[in-house]
Amino acid sequence: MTGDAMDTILAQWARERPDLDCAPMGVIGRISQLQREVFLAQRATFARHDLDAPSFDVLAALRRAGAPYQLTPTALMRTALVTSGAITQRLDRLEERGLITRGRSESDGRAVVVTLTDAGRAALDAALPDHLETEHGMLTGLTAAEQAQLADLLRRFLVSLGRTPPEA
Amino acid sequence: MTGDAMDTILAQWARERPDLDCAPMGVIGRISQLQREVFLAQRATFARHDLDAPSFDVLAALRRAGAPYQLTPTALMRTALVTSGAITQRLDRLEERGLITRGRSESDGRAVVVTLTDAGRAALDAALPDHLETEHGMLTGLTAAEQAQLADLLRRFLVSLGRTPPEA
DNA sequence: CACCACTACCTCAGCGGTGAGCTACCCCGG
DNA sequence: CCGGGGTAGCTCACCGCTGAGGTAGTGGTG
Repeated sequence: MTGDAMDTILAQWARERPDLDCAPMGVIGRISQLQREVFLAQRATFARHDLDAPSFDVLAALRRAGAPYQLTPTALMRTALVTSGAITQRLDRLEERGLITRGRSESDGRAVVVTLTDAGRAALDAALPDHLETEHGMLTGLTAAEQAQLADLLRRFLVSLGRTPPEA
Repeated sequence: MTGDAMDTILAQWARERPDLDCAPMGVIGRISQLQREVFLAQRATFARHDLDAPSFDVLAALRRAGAPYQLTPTALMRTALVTSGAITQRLDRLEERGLITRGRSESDGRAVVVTLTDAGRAALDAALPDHLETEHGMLTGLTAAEQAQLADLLRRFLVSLGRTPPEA
């Protein structure tokens, strides 16, 4: 019977507050813990490519968008789920390193067009396989069926929270 | 066919980099997204009780430990998974508000003993049911069977990462 | 019993994010 | 064609955490 840290916590609550049903923690607490493991593993991977998670996040969004690899800060803000101030900061760092460029939009005087440079695309394409290998490696403890089942349950969970994607 | 944000991202990668197997993102990306939803929901709950997540985390650890509700900063550091500096800061805030007290250990001159005050215990016991209700509410979109299955898969995942609890 | 590797806790500079607020610009209605 | 609500992006003060480093105390060893 190998338990995890959450089993310990649940046992403590069962002893101290037997009147409360702490079962939800079994799901939610574990998600928080796993996210931390994911974060640490990814950070180590990104560091090998002179990147950090926020930078990778932006570069990947631009790369995913396809040629000509352009998005506005607002679009980046929506996919990254951070505030506009955070995106400004990220773009400052990436522009400084020559991985992206900022230009004003021709059709909308307020908008900025962020473009992935060749160097930026090269940096992302170099890091991406390693990143995927890291994620793949983390999942090797689960069977393919378990992985699929887990992905499915997590999607159901997200959808049930009303987090539908922002229209194609 | 309701998809989530991750389905959109996976479709983009499939178009731009059909040579790569991005399936692992289906699990890991969703965990990150869910953690963010959890964080936001919990923050709103804690705010209703004049608390924030780091404070609740410490108070809950002390409460869980059982009477006399005492732990060292090192023990708190291990359960909270943050650095010692972060714990020092958290304890400063909680001590300021009279929710915990700090005293020196009698048996070990280096150690500090953190004790939950009556006010601290009252604050936690007031927030805890609301906190559980929030978590319960987030999960209502999944059936009881799905919740159990999800908790089980997440535990397997954590255990497979070698994150066994730090010995009773 | 003096030494020393180890542990507990605190300090502090730096980092990335938030949230409020600003300016510039868009565009609809009167 | 002008006014005004809405949007895009940036600025800035603040916040919590990290990671490196410092001090004090512990306990085994020769």
